[in-house]
Amino acid sequence: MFKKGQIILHIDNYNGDVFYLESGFIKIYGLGINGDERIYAFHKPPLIFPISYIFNSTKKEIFYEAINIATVRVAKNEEFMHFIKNNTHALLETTLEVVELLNNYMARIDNLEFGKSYPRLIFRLLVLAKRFGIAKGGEVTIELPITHKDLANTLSITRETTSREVEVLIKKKLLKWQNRLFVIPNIKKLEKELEENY
Amino acid sequence: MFKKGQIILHIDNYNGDVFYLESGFIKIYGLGINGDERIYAFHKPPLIFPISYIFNSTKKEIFYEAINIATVRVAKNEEFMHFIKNNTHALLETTLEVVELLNNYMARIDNLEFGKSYPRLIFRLLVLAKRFGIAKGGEVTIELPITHKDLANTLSITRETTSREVEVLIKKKLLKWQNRLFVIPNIKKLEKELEENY
DNA sequence: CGCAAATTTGAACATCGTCAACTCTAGTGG
DNA sequence: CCACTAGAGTTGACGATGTTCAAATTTGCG
Repeated sequence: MFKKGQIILHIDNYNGDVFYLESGFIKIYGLGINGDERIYAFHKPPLIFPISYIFNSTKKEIFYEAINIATVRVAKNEEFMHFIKNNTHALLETTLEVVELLNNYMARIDNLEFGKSYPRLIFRLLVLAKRFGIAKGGEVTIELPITHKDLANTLSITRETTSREVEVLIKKKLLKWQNRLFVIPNIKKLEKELEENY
Repeated sequence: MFKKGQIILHIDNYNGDVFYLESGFIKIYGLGINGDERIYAFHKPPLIFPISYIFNSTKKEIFYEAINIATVRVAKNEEFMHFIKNNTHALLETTLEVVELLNNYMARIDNLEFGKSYPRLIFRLLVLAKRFGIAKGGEVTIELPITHKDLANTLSITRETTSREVEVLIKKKLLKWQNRLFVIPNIKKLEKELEENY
């Protein structure tokens, strides 16, 4: 059980254990030279982590942090490895999860390859809607407790620019910001906005 | 056997086969709305592809193109799946390869999160040096036949800007451009340049 | 209620993209 | 082997875009 903002693991205190996210949201990030957060991804269950450390010993410094209250289950590395090596089905499932991560990261790359901040923001919102969205009466609520700051970090633009561009979307009624969650009134219209401002 | 510039596979002609890259270099990319290339990665052997299609049926349009003469071996999807499902060792090896791809993509994200083009270029060169570099007499040659245009596409900056920034590095004697290959005379100095221009 | 963090806003400035013209190079065909 | 051509790379001027910095405002939570 981890509280909001608590670091679940980072390389300094990592002993090889395998974590399963059971509830809550986490963010995965590294640090830039200036100490700025470089966010790789947000996740909800199910998730096995830290994949790179479990399967090969990358030295890359990565932090796994709880965004809100999160619960995780922990297994010893040897137990996990022994289990999947003797259970093809579980290994295949694990592989599929890794492939899913890969797809996420490809979407992240797509995202960052947008030259301008406005389409970059829209694309990000659409991806988040697909991954964390709950549809209700035509609207889609992105059920991820994300701050503008985190959003800015994932887009690699500044907080200020994010704020300005979000404002534009809200004024165009293509986005709402309710209870600290983003709500997309009409996905189709937002997709159209992306194409027109590519 | 594929010639330079030849498309090895894209979604329209894909039938589920599993490809192994045996020799040569390939680039993996998608297309932006304007038809611009969005490069995900460059690869040399060994490589199994297309991972996302093999393990789950993503509809994402991806192209695999030979950069120079490349040879690939092809297996039927069912054969491959049958093989790895009955050979834990092979499945584990495959998983490790996917994890390696994941690490590559994380580095790509790191890369694109640099706000300015100059450090972004330097970081990219350092990553390429790690993946494709051959050390010889203190120098490291990036043995990947990459054009400025491709480099620009992976960095999501324009050809022109790439050209200008490469010029800066060459004038500072931190980089050489020989026989269409990049050569880094001194990795440490280049790393230092990155830190100073973060 | 009150602090700390998050968000907004404005103005000046730096950076990168765009466009257009030009040069260089690799690969082609005679 | 040479001439030709398309693609790759260079350069300069200018405008679009985003960052930076500073200051005000709002929000979350103890």
